[in-house]
Amino acid sequence: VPEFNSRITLKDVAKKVGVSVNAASKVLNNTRSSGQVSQATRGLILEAARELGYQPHSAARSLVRRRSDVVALYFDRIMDTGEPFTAALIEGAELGCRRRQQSLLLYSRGPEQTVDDACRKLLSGIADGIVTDSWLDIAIMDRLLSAGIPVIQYPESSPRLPCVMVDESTGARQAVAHLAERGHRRFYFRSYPRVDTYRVQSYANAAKSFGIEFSVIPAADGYGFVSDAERELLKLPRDKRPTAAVCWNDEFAFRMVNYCIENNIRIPGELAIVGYDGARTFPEPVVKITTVDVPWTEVASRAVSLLVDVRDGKDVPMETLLPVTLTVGDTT
Amino acid sequence: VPEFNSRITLKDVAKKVGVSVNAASKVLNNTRSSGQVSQATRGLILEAARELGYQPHSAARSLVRRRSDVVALYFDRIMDTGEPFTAALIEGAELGCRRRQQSLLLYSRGPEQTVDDACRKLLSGIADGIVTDSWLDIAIMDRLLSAGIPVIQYPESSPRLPCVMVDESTGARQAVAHLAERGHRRFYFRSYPRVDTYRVQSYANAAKSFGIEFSVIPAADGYGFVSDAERELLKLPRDKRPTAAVCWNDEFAFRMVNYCIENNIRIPGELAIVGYDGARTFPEPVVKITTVDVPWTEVASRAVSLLVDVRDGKDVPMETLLPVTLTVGDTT
DNA sequence: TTGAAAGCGCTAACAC
DNA sequence: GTGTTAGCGCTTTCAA
Repeated sequence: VPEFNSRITLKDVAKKVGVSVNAASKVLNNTRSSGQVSQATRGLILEAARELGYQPHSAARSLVRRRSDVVALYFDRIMDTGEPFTAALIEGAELGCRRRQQSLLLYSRGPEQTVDDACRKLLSGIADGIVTDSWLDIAIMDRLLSAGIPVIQYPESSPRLPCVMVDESTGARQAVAHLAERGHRRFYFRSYPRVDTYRVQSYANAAKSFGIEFSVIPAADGYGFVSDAERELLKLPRDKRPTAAVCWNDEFAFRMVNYCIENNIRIPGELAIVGYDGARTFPEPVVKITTVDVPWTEVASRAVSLLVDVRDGKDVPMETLLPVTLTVGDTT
Repeated sequence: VPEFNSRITLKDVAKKVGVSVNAASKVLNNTRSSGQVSQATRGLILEAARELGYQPHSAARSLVRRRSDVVALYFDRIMDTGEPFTAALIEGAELGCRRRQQSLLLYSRGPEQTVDDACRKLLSGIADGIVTDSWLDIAIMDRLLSAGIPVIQYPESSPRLPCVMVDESTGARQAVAHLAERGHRRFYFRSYPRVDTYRVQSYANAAKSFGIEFSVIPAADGYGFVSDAERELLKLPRDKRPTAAVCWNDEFAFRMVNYCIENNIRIPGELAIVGYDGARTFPEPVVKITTVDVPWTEVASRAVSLLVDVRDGKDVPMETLLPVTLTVGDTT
């Protein structure tokens, strides 16, 4: 019957050796402040601890140390590990915690949880800090900020919090350079419903600097389906029609691939397609897309690392920029 | 500078109202043991807590309550969220925790961590219990068991621990029934390197009861690539050749699909293919496979729920069987 | 109805 | 070198 065997405490270890609790504590923590412990007793304590299978109790330790060595990865929505983006972030956060010897708390706010519930949990001291994305509810952000708990955000910069970003500007430039090299003079961006993103702007700038025509069309439904406006665009006469579709992300790109196949538009002959993210795929896709590869795993692990630094009182930059790379596939 | 504002404690609340700490505690926890608190003071305390934005400190509470309300999802290896299986489990565990008001700790043992490190962390009291899979290191299992910490495993039954399983037997039966209905009289199982799995046995039984020929071939490399033996099998004359390949999982199935396409084997005309898992895909695959759909998300969320029950002293069955369903795609 | 006191297991001042 | 002491913030007897 799973009744916890009564836990072995520091007191047990100390008693076994015949020393005070604090001697044991000092030895087992390698603390050298306030007096040393002799090598002899030191050895005894270490051995006793090992024999007894002593485990420091994390709650007791957190309480007195005033830190838990736990990092929270927080999603201010119901999380979907089916999104490659999310899956990569979780993996990265786990990796980051492992590197920095922290524990990872995964927390996602479901529809049944209020802003208040989230704050309650986030501020209960269960974690030393929080990694979260730029779509964090503003009320939550305010409360975290005023509580003074360390927070690192991604992937969009924020004036109020340190942020891990990816070098979208260079990514866009690389993609556009690649298109220009392939002879494209006109492309459009299949946007997320929002068109005022930094990504759009980056592409606009890149297009400009390469002297290429550029337009933006929001894809339908926020899932990258092809809208009527987009259909029209693709039916324009050859000299007005864009020759490349640059997409908000890989999902949008794959949908475009499907659309082209269904409508007998040759890829990349009639239309080149570029994605974004370098999302992991399953299964192996038939058509490998050209995409801007973003190290999302690294984004999260870096965020964790920065978080630990902040907690430990180190200075961290407000913006950490991670490089992206262009991966050329079959669609350009 | 992210210096924590000094936390608001129960004492602060009590002081503001002018009552004792314990009165505040009783009210805020709705504890009714050992005397009540008058409605008047009750209201005052509640209000003061709200005004001050009081948050109970989780470590302090865990310490005295002797439980943390944290559940650990433990992978005794480096976890790969790119595997749909793993991603689904994480999502399920998160869901389960949300339902049962627990926090989720995600912990994966990297190559740099010893068995001892893992036990240390798992037994530090940071979590009340552990959900983990059947491939847990035996030494770790022993130590968890002897420590008496609640553990729930999946997906294979264990004599020593409660386990959440899927009804592989019925799954196999459904798949084979489906094949038989389509006129297949001979199929083979593309196995994981291990061939002594319950899944293989289930298929063998199902084949037998439907009077169908059945053989097992381990796929290559543990990733479902086609082995030489398998190539030979597929080159047998029509009357000896299996007409269906039933696969260890969807990954194996998709590889088989690719192999068939490359080798001009018509699907399902010349070879039908059946997968296992109902893994989430990205992007949308061109060929939708017929597969045994396993509710992996539900497996994990159920495991969490059982874990909480065990911790709370409730009795749980040693085996919890979750149903699977056959999803028919284009490959049969 | 309320409060004082003990203590969860641990760490870190300080005194011996 | 070593032990004593005082908490960390909270819950829970027990006495008033």
